[in-house]
Amino acid sequence: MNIYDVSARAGVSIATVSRVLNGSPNVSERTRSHVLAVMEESGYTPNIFARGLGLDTIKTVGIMCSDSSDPYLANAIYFLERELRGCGYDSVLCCTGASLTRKRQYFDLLLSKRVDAMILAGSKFVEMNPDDNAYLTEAAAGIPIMLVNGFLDAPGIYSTVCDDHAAMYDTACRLIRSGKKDILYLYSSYSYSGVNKRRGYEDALRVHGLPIREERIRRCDKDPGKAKELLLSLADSGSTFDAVMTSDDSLAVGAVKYAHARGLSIPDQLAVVGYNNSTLSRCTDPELSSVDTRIEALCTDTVKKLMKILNGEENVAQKTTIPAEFVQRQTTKV
Amino acid sequence: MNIYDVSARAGVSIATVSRVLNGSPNVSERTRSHVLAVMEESGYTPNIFARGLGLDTIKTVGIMCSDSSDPYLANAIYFLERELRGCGYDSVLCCTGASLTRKRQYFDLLLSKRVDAMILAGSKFVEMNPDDNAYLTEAAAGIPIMLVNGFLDAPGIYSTVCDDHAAMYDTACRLIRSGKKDILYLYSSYSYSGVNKRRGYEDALRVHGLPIREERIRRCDKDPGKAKELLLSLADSGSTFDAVMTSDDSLAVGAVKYAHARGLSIPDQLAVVGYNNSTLSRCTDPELSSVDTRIEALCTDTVKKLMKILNGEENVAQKTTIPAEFVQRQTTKV
DNA sequence: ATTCAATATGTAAGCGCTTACATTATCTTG
DNA sequence: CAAGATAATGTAAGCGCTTACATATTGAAT
Repeated sequence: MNIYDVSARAGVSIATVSRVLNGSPNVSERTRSHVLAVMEESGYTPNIFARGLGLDTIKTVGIMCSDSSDPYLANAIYFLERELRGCGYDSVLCCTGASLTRKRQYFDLLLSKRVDAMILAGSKFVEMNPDDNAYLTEAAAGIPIMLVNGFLDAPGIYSTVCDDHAAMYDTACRLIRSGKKDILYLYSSYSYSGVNKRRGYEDALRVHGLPIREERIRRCDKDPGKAKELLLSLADSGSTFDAVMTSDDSLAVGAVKYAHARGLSIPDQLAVVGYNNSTLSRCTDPELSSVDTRIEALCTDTVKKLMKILNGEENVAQKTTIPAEFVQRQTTKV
Repeated sequence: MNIYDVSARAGVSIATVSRVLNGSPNVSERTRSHVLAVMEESGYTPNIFARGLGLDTIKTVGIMCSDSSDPYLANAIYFLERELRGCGYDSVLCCTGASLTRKRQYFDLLLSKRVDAMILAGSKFVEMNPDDNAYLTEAAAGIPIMLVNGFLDAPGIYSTVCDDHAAMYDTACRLIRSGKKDILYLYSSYSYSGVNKRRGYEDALRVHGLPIREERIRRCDKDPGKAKELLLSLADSGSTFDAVMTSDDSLAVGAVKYAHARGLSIPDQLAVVGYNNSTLSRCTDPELSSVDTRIEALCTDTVKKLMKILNGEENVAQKTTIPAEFVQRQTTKV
């Protein structure tokens, strides 16, 4: 069943059929409804390939993320997909894992599918070494590249980020105001947002005249068990701390477990703050205070900007910053 | 840059270029490497649409899931995507939410993209009312429909499911063997797998001569807070129970919170078992015993079967059942 | 050398659609 | 009601690729 069949059955030319397909105004109401009826009863669906061949756009954007089973990114995928679909766009998903070469490979793969744009979700796509981002800046010459929670200053690359610096700064200030002095910071990886988070933490300490101690800034895999172990060994080796800030809820979960293991009262003896405000934050006892990084807002903003770009609008903001929100639950004092 | 440019630069016909593109054996090694070199240096990438037009296959399968932010489905997406890509297939994702009409709508949308197959992840796609599945059985006439953790007996529809009945039966038996007599069952929704889970639970009680009491089988939203509230109110209204089985880890998390709230010791006074063995199961204190529903195995099996089908192999199993695995942690006695 | 098979390459006809341009039908207006 | 403007429809030329079939080249066997 193709456009010829429909045109034959409807007794019009294929051009007319194509016109009703594309909502052209130059079709009389009579013909339009007739053709539509024929399409309906014959169960016709246009062939996307033939269409793409002619149109040179496929109403599809590629989404890349490092790992869709990370709850944060899983949410991002969900929201992006929802928003795109709302605008009549499909999404093709690629999960790259950590490897840089795989990132590139998948990126090229999506490009070769002639997607209309590319959305990279998560800060893992912007490398510390500028050379490693060349493939992005090159691609941006052809189609818009949208970064969700990552930033790269290059033409054709647009970013929507959460204000991690302010969020961490604010969080640390809250802890200090509530009387905490020895704040540990656990992070899982270094990236665009990672750098900002750390700076926020350090700036807050500095402003309050507290010392910044290297041994209080520790890397740890995103795993509650690992975080707990790390804290136990830190405590055993004589470190003292009365609060733990984290770059991810899963680390904060580990901190709560550590407190339980050592019989520390939360938040009095140990305050804990998560990050991303994921489902995990409501699974511990007491429930985690966390920083909501507004992933939904990031995603809607990203798609909104993308649509403007695809519609040829000028002056689309190259970078949008969205404020985070501290969510007070039970692991911090007010 | 298209196939004509390449053929001109390489001094061969477009047919030859196309042949090396498709790895046809009928090309001399000399020409092949020469053409490849030309492609490389001119940065040529074949146009997927033109290709699809000719080939009538796009090496793409549609994946539908109800909600990618559910950790279970997020994992499924990840594994499916990974396996498909390994076989040279792309995936187009659609998250439908709960609504049946949206399911249908998105389904048709993907169909119209001429995907080579459709994978439906999660048991929410098979409706209790057979009429509501007509759109699936119809579509199955055209392309293979793969169900991950759902079952529908119709030609062209293939299923890979976890043995939920056995899993629940086994879990209940373990609890009974460890001395539990009053086992509550919390489930979040009814579906193909939901029915089997419940039967497993009931059969185990029956075999051990324990009464099946309606008030011990309760529905609850997938939310720790809700589950905790429900249990509190049940306890307050005089229900007694010494173990809680669940259809999802998030409900089990709520049960642990309930135990904490009432000062019950786990697992002695209250045993708790999760389901799906998600990250949540390692976030509580004590950590959740849970049923691993082998989502990775389900996904790899699904894709493996799909490839067979797409390669025209006969006798592909219409239904594959994969055993679950009980994971003993801290909320149950051995 | 001659013939035939096997191998390599080229030619050209689609695949189903969009759209510029040509043509025809319909409406205005003096 | 003729003639020009406008709206509706049709014609046909691509879009970039695959592939059946035709043709040319090579090699082996005689």
